[in-house]
Amino acid sequence: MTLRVDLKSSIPVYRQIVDGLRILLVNRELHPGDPMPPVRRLALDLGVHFNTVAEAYRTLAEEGWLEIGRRSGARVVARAMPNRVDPQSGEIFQRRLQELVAEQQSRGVTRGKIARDLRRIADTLEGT
Amino acid sequence: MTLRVDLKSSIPVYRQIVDGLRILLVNRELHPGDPMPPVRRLALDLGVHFNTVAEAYRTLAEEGWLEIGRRSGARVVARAMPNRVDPQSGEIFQRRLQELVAEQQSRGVTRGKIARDLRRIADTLEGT
DNA sequence: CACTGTTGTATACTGTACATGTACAGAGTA
DNA sequence: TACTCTGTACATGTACAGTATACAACAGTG
Repeated sequence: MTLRVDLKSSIPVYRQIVDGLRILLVNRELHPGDPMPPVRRLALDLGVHFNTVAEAYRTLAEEGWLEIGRRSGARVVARAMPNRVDPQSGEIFQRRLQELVAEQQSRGVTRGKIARDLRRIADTLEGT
Repeated sequence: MTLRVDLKSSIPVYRQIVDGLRILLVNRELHPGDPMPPVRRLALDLGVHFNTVAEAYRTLAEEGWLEIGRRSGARVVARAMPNRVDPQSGEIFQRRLQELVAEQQSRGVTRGKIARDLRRIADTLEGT
């Protein structure tokens, strides 16, 4: 499983795990039915406490991605995409994009390179 | 000055201020030479403590966007874009983009709409 | 059935960072 | 000098992330 965690980041580790796993889930690199590694195992791989991983699993379970059983462990679920979309989320997304772009510009990255990066992601989204 | 803060967000307020101001600075909606509002005034507008704004000003001063004097207040600076770009920042940017995109998909936003949003930002970047 | 091992859960504790309250220091101006 | 407006410094309260530890549920095995 391709997943990393940066302990020095200001972003909480459990949310880094959620974000990383969500990418794999959305892209179907983790298939419905697949068992997730036990919290203790993944925690060992990442170098964090297993309760931190457990918190991430619970968050993803609330989002409908995982199903967690006592002994059976966590398992990827066949998840229906929500058909009710929060109208606010679009604006927040735009805003976050602007913030990220401004940060890159502030670091000296050219507008052209940033635009290319954005289009690359857009292409992979529609290339499937 | 168009700037908002969400006190309920998990993102620290002082960083929300930094991110919001950086957008205005990068887009030259705040011009070099312009005086920034005093920390107490901006704090009042946003509904936070003035030390929180002061922290944001200091962060932007470290980035080279602002110049702060005791009595003169904070002022926008004519800033040369750094010609040394941290090579890691590109990968981190890509990663963050993927995380944001996955989050939108998880909320049920279609790939098409996300791709359009990304291209829109890319276009405005190169349209200048 | 009892035992054992593996799973996630619950709760208390500790450290750190955010936001604030308050006092201060520097720099203009009357 | 006295006054006022600026940002700064530092102590305090609080919330939360991460951990330690004990526990509960369940499957397999003798």
